[in-house]
Amino acid sequence: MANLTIGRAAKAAGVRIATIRFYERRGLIAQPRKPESGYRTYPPETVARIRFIRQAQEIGFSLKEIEELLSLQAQPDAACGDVRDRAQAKRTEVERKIDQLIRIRDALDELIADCPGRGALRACSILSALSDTDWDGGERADPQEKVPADA
Amino acid sequence: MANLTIGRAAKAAGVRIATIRFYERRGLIAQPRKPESGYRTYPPETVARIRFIRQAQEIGFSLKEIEELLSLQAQPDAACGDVRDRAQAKRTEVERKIDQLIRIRDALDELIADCPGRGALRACSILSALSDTDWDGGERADPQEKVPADA
DNA sequence: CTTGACCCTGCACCGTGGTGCAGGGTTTAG
DNA sequence: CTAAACCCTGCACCACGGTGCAGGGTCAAG
Repeated sequence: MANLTIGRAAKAAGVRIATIRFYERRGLIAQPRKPESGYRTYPPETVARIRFIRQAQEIGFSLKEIEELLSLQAQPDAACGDVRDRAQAKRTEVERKIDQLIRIRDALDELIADCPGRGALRACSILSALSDTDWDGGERADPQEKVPADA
Repeated sequence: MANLTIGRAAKAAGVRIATIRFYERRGLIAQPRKPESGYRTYPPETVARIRFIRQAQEIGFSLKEIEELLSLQAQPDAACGDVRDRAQAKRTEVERKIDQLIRIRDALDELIADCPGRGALRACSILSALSDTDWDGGERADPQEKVPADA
């Protein structure tokens, strides 16, 4: 009933028309063409989906990851254990990001607290908050090993 | 004393050699060439700086933003008020990211809790957790208006 | 001195997430 | 009917964050 043209859908979702078509190409949203005129028409759920994509992006998920998140939701309740595992992995990842961001925030708080009265701001705590932490508990690995075995 | 060649610095920081040169070009790290041989040599602080950059990136800061974070720390304590403002703005931004990530985490928790016993997983909470939320308190604006006034 | 590991510069290329434009067809208001 | 406003496809291009490669110089061990 209230199906939207791409222009209206774009306005409603806060994106550009080209972005919707791009998401369609990427498989993030379905292609519901009415081939009478060739015009795309979208149900309101598609707008919600696009908003979801945008919000997830703002938080730091890539389109690939968002595809995964969306597919969790669309799962045919068969591969439930599999789905749960993916959700759990994502959760762990998210938790880690939160922890690191909290560290940053606290470092910024310290910085802000130390700054205005004295006007000094010599020893910033930001660098140390990040670079002094033994994030993964050990040595750095090579970022990507080209020929790891048997070279 | 313990100055490193680019290769050792890269290994120590967990990045590629090309990445260090790239950061140098971007102005994220200084260029300390010993022009005798033309070889770069790095003090350990540079390794720390590179690790900082990587960590900040993982959290979702762009290189541009990281430049800002690093410049906060490097400020010559003159423009203190200005620095504090920038730190505060960044703090707000960070806090928002944290809030949104917490929402995601909680949505994922719900999802995970609802999933395994029954094997059902029909109504995923992720989509609603993001797309139903009135994030900015009102209507969507156009993403970028081309000729907003007087058209 | 030679060989191999390592370094140099510069330029081209990659994936990601779009954006813009040309060259058309459609739809709708006057 | 006509013009504006909207839609279509396809292709080129953009910024970002690197990566790879060619063509060369340097350094350390034997």
